[in-house]
Amino acid sequence: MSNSQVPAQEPRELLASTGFLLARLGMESRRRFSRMMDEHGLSTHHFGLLVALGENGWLAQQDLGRIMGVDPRNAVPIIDELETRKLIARQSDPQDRRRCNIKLTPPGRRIIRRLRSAGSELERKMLEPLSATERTSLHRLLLKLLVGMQE
Amino acid sequence: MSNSQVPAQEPRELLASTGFLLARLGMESRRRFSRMMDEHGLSTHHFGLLVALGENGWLAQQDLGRIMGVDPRNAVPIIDELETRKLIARQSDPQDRRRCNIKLTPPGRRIIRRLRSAGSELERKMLEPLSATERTSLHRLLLKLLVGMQE
DNA sequence: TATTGTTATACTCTATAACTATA
DNA sequence: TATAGTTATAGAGTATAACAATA
Repeated sequence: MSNSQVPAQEPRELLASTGFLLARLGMESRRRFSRMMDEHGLSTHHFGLLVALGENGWLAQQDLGRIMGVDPRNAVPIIDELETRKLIARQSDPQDRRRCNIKLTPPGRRIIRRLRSAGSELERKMLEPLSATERTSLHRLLLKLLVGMQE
Repeated sequence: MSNSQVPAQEPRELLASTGFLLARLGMESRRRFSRMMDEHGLSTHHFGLLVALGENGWLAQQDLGRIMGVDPRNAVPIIDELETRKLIARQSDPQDRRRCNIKLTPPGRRIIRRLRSAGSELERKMLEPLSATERTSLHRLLLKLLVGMQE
């Protein structure tokens, strides 16, 4: 056992930092989602992007960037990939031709169903250490934090 | 107002995914820590690494990697940077010469104090949307989740 | 003048294979 | 044979500047 002569207790001070825990767990969550999305030839951002479109019908590129926390400049190649694979379609807004509305295509709608079920299975496993009550509580707090931070 | 003709309500389904929220907030937390650490010429990983050393006295490289969620191969250049700047020192374990024990140097100990105060100020701002009770609750849940996931 | 989207580029972070030295 | 650390490298992710079209 490598731990027999190594203290290596968890650093309490570090684990006392909520910011550190968020960053650490966020990395782990992204890592797992990334593996899952690899199987579909897509990236983590594509997951949120498709699901957001599935609910809202259509969105401007800027909205998608904001939701994903990605700079609009970096959102371009991410959306390009989905357009190349015919999962979404760009069409310029007739009322404001600067704006680029993004819509799902039928194949895009189909792939979302698979992504959803894979995503919730992944999430179920990841949150196993928490009870149902704790999971609900965690979710509420995270949501409140995200919404509050964006204001 | 760009929102006058744009629905762009937050996608409830997406925000219903705890995994997505974790990834999204983790990215934001990392981004803010990254900006703060830039001012010291260091990266996000260096923060946790130095703080972990500050508490434990010394650690093997592998322990540090595990704590930070970084592959040992990728931990090498991160630790190199700290050694180049004389903030830590490597010394091989006399009882197991494969092992590389990492210790803080006096300058390393000094910089931790500055990082700690900058870090808690940053965290205070980030968690402002939550009440004190909520912050405590969030922290407890994140810690339980991280510990549970590592088992 | 401000905003939406785009192109190009540099940089950091992460993942992976192959290796040395030690146990 | 397994483990701690290292080297090298490719790829993904991110940040930033400069730009065109439109409002």
